[in-house]
Amino acid sequence: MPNNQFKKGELYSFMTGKASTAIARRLQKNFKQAGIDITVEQWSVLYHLWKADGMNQQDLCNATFRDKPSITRLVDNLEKLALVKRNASKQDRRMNIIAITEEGRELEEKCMEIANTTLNEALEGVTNGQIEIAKEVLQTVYDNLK
Amino acid sequence: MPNNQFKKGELYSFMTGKASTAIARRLQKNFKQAGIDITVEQWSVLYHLWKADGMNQQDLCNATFRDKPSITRLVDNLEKLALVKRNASKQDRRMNIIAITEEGRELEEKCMEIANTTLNEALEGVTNGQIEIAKEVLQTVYDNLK
DNA sequence: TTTGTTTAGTTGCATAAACAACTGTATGCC
DNA sequence: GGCATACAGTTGTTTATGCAACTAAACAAA
Repeated sequence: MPNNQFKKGELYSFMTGKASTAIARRLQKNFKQAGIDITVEQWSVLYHLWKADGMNQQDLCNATFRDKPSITRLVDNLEKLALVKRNASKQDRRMNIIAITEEGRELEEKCMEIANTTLNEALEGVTNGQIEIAKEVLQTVYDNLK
Repeated sequence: MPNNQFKKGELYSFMTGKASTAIARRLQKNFKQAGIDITVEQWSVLYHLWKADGMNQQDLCNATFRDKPSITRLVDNLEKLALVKRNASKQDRRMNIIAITEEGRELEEKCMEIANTTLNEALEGVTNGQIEIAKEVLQTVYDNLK
């Protein structure tokens, strides 16, 4: 049991997600300062759509690790902001295909720049090698629990 | 600028805290299954009090990375559950010294066992060396942003 | 003393989350 | 076809969260 050796107390930062909470808040603040009026939750949905436009809501649930009602409401709000649009699928009429609008697309570059800046603030003093390992760990955790 | 080299897309898991969200949910579920009726938020407060009883609410804010109203309400609820007790400080009458009750103390062992089990589920396949590095990274992020 | 500032904690309000129950569509089996 | 089941998405309710405004005590300067 290799994982039983490290001390309980030290593991706290893993469990509570202090670090990721901190990043999310900083990102929120930086968006606001840049005059971009979206929440980090909305950003996380847009992020996936920028990568792969045309996902359905269930895909977004899986990608963002959120439940269906949350995605329904996030998409509601993004639609109100005219950043995405629901299109009924012709193959399967149960599904909504979520498409980025022109306005949504225009936010991409600026948002990504802010995200990168935020990340650089957060990761100051961390080497690329350490980041690689941390990413692997987080990915494994995610895979183990999903 | 060593941190500008890694690719944007790969950094997503850092920003959204998917992994820590996943751990928190699994922990919640495991508490529930064990018949322990506390939330992970409540657990995170208890965790710090088990380590160092007699913190005030501001200390708990810093330790848990939550704001004052959140701690006020978490302590309200923990008091209702009779797991902690507010004692007015005699040195500084603005402060509440939060003390673990007998009942709160009794939960410690079982909760820690569940937390460890959850963590072992989450970290299956991850080596101690990797965990050490991930912890360092998270701590640095936290320190950079706080 | 008194006046202003900082700090600890609380309350109110608007928003978001988790969970369960629901609608409507698709799929599989007889 | 007819029926049961599974799946995509929505709605409702309860509870938690974030932000701002507030109270009260401590501290500091005059």
